[in-house]
Amino acid sequence: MKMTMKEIAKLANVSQSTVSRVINGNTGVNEESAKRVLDVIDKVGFIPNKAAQTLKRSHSHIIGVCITETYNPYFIELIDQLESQARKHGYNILLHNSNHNPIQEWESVQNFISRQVDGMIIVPTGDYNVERISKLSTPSVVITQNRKFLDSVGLDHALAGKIVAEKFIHSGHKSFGFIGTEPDDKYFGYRMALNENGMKLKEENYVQLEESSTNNILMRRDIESYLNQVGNIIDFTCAFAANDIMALEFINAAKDRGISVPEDLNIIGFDDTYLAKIMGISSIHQPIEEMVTTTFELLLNRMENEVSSKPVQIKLKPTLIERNSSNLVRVP
Amino acid sequence: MKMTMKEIAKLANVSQSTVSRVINGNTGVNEESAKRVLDVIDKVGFIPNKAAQTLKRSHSHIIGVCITETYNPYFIELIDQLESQARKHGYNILLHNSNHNPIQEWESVQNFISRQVDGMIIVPTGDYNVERISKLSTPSVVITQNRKFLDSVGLDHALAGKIVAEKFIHSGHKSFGFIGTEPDDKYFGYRMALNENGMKLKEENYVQLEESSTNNILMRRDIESYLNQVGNIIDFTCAFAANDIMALEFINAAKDRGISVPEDLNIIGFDDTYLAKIMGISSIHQPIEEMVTTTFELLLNRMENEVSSKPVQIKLKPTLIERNSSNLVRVP
DNA sequence: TAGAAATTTGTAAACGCTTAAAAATAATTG
DNA sequence: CAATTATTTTTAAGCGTTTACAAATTTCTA
Repeated sequence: MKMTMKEIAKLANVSQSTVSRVINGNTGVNEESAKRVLDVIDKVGFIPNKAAQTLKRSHSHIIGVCITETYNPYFIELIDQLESQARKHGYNILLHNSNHNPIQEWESVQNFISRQVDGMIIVPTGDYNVERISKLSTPSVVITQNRKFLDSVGLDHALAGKIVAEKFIHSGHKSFGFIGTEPDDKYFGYRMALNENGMKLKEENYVQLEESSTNNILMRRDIESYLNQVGNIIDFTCAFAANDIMALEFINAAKDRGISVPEDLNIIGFDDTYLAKIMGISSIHQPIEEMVTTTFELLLNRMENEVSSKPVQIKLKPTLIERNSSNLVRVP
Repeated sequence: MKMTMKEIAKLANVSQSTVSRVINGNTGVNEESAKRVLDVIDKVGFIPNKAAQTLKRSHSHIIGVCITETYNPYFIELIDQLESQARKHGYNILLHNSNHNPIQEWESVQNFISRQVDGMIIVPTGDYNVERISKLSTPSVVITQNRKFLDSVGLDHALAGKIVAEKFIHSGHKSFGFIGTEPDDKYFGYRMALNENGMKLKEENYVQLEESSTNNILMRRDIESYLNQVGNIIDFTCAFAANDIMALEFINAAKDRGISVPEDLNIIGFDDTYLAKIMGISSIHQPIEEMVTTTFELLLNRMENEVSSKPVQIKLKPTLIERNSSNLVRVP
C-alpha cells in the first residue's frame, strides 16, 4: 500500500526523475507526461517519503520546540501560536517539555539535532544549556528575557514591575506585596520603582512559593502556609503576582478568609492568560502572537540566510490590562 | 561540524559498520575497538542522523498527534500526558492542531504519513476522516467516544450525564438546565436519566453556545445573550455544563446578575480540569492519565505486533468530583 | 531539409545509515 | 600444528529521494 516514486514511474511509463520533477513543481517537464504522472499519483495515492527527502536535501522542515511546563496557560497559547505560525511557514513542530529540568532540556536538543531539525525554539530552563546550544550549527532562538548567547525575544519584565508599581502608587496604596517564586526581573523592577517613589517593599510581604509548586495543589498550600504564618493579617493592600495562576490562587485563599478583592486588596497578575480574562483579574499582557511572529522572523532569517552575526535580543513592551482586581474601592 | 559515521570510522580506524554496531548495542564487537569508537564519538560529538535511520529501518519513532483545539485546558493535560508517556516509550511527538477543521485534520494525517510516523493519536474533528484513516497502513487510535472504524478510547459520556442527573435529583432539584454546544451523548444521557426519574429537561433550559465559540469572549457573549433572552430569570436550579470553561463562564455571568452559586444555582462541569479545581467547581473527572496509558497500550500493540484485528472500543468510567458549586444550600 | 538550439527524458550517483554476507583474524581441538 | 570453529571486521547493497549530467527527442532556422 505504501508507494514509492519508482513504482509511480513504472505505472506512468516515465523515469523516476520525471516523477520527482513533477512533484517538485514541474520545471521542464512536458504537459502530457506531467498529467500522466499526476493521474497515477492520485489514483494510487502516493505520498513522498520525507525521511528520504530530508536525507537528500539535508533539511527536514521541522522546528524543534522545547518548553518548560504546560501548567501555566501561558504556555498553551504559546504552543498554539508556535504551531500555527510554523505551519504557515511550511514547518512542523516537534514538541518537547523539559519540565524545568536542564538535563531533559539538553536531551531534547540532542534529539532535535539527530532529527535534523532546521531550527529550534526554546523556552530555557535557565542558563545551563544556552551557551552550548549557541555553539551548535542549528539556528535557535530562545523565548525569555535576555540571554546573551542566542537570539532571544522576551518581555521587558523589569518594566512590567515598574508599571505595576506605578499603577499601585498612583492609586494611593502605601503598602505593597509580591507573590512569586524566586526574585526575578519583575520583582526587581517592581521594588526599584517603589523605592524610586519613596516606598518600600517589606521583606515579609514577599509571598514566596516553591519553584517546584508547579501544580496548583502545592501552590495553594504554600499560600495557605504564608497566610497562617502571618495570622491571616495581610499587611499589604496591593500585590503583584508573578503569574495569573498565583494571582487567582491568592485571591481565592484571601477570599476564604474574608479578605475580598478588590475591596480590601488589589491584585495584578502576569501573562494576561484567559484565566485573567475570565476571572476579571488585572494583568500584565504578554503579546504572545507578536512574540512568536518576532521569533519566527529571527529564526527564519538565520535559517534561510545562514547569517552568523551577533545574537540579537528583542525586548517587547508589556502593557497593563486593567480589570476588576485592581479597581480601588476602599483599600488604603 | 556535523559528523557522519564515515568520519567517525576513519578517525577510529575501523569500518563504518563497526561504528554502527557500537552505536546500536555492541553485538559482536571487540571491547577495544568499541572503546576506541566511543572515545572518538564523545570527543567530536557525533549524533546519528535519524532521517537516515528512518529511511533504512523504515520506522521513525515518531507518533503523530492531532488535536482539535487548545483553548480547553483539558487538551493541555492531554498533550502533557501524551508527550511524557511517548517519551517513556522512546517516541517523539509531532503535534498538530486541526482547529476542528476536517480538512486541516486530513492534511495533518497526510503529513504524518509522509514523515513515516509509526503511529497516530487523533482527537477527531468528527466522523469525516476516521474511515479513510482506518484504511491507512499506519496504526492509529482515536481519543473520543466510540468510533467504529478505529481503536478508540474515551469516556462514557452518556453515563456521565446520568451521574449528574442522578446527583441533582438526589439533591432534591426539580428543574434542570444544560449548557453546551450541540446535543451530544452527555446531553442525551442526562436527559434520559431525568426522564427515567420522572423529570423533564425543558427545551428552553438548554443554554446553547455556538460550536465556534471556542474562545471565551464569544462564549461569554452567547451566555449573556441567553440570559437577556430569558430576562435574567433562570428557570432551573441546577445545570450540567459540557465543559469546565462553560461552567465557569456561566457561574460568572450569573453572579454578575445577582444569582449566586451554589446558593441559588448548582452547577456541575465536565473534564475536571485545574480550572474546576482552582475555582471549586464540581466536575466530571476525565481520567486523562489512564486514557493516555490505555491509548498507548492499544497503539503499541498494533505497532509492534502488526495485528489487524477488529478495532476495539474502550469506554472509561466517569466519576463525579464534588466541590462547592453543587453544594446544595438553599436552592430548590 | 540539414543542422543548431531548445526542450524533455533518462541514467546514475549521492545523502547517512543498517545489515546480510563475505573475509579476516583469533581461539579451540584432536 | 593443521583443521575446525568462533569471533571480529569489512564490503557492498539498499532504503526513497534529488539532481547533475548525458542522451534523446522536438522545434526552429537558414
